Amino acid sequence: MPNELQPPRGTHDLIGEDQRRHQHVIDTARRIAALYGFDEWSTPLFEDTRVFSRTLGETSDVVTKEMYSFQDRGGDAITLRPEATAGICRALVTNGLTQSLPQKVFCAGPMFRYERPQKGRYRQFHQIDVELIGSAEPLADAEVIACGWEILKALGVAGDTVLEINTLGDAESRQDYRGALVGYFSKHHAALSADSQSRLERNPLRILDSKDERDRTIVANAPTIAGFLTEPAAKFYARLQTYLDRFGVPFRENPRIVRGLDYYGHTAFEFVTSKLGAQGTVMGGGRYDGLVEEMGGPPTPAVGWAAGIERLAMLLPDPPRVPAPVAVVPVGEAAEAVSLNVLQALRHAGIRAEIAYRGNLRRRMERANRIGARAAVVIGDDDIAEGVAQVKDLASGEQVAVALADLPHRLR
RNA sequence: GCGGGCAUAGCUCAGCUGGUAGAGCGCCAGGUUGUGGUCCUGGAUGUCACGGGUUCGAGUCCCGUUGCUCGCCCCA
Repeated sequence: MPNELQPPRGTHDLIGEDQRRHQHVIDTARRIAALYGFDEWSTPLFEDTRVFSRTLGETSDVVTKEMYSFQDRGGDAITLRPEATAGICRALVTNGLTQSLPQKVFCAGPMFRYERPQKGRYRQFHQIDVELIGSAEPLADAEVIACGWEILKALGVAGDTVLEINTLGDAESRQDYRGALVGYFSKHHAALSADSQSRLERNPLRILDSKDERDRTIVANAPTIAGFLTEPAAKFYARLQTYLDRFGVPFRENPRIVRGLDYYGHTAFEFVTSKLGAQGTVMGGGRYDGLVEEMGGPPTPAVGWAAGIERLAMLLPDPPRVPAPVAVVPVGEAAEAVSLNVLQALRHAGIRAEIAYRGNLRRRMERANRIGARAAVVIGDDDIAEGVAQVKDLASGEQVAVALADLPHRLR
């Protein structure tokens, strides 16, 4: 469109089928999360910048380059939420709910990240989110994952999706492993890609999920965390797998799944599809026992996941259908008054019903067809005299006279 | 922030080595002033993304810009 008015980069309008797909994802997730005992929370779309920067580290790229941050008119530093978890943890603390654990939270809505759009990746995007705060047991991890799996199944996308799990261990395991990795990659420094050479300085774990071919062969022989797990950490991971089996969630281990920040530990997982190119993660999460404390609350264990609604929406096997309406078609001005009564009676009976605002019979029938009506209720003067309407099935073309009072019942 | 591809009607696209813009679908009207879908006939619609350059002449070639798209970086 050669127009000066365009939506900002990375934003998009949800209209028609796009909106129906989007809404179907939310409705399905909300319904299933409720079965698992999760309550829906709505937290602000923007927060004090510190809600996010405090837990991310002031200097990381994420904070300096990829958040939508600004000063409001009162001079406060504000950030549009880039994810749901931090705001939920803030709400947990400010509402005193650390006294009422565990809390099981479902959340859905827009998130904002200032980054380059790609397939299924936008600047304003939408997520569904599940957090279980206040349990340190691996059963909690398994339940959170099982809930996600059931949502993917209900959406019809589970067939192309596989759950990959890993453990990041506890703090001691992680520290030992990190040291071993730095030692290993330092020996291969010259053979690493330039990106990974700088990762070695900043965030060595990230080398493990590098997409570079040269890195991959080196990574393949790198030590895994398995050899560095403390006994409690190894036991936690083993119990998680047992519980996943009991919940009937298939999985495979992927020791290359990592997390960048220190408050993550133990469980890390991703549901991955091969159908979205480079952006294959459709749902991801893990355990973040350190986050609530960094937010200023008491030490509180927690586990959760988030999933991008846009990605799930484009994977839906079939577009959600609009319920077919009934079209009320008056013939002549006198019939309009009766038709409006019929129209409202149908709506009050829970039937989606529409009336064209103008046009002769033919145009109104065309209109009825175009909006996908399943039936047309044609009402003319002679019908009114007999107290009936002509109900035409628009699929079969059959038409029968129905008493006006019976219409809601007959069209249900 | 970096790299590749793309940009023509509401949509999907055609337009050869430069010669003043096309199709299908959709839309509007008629065939049918009380019956839609299929069919027939007619009609409207474009700053060829934007700006500059080369040329007698640019949708077409060159440069720049913007947007879209795929990927990299990043991924809370």
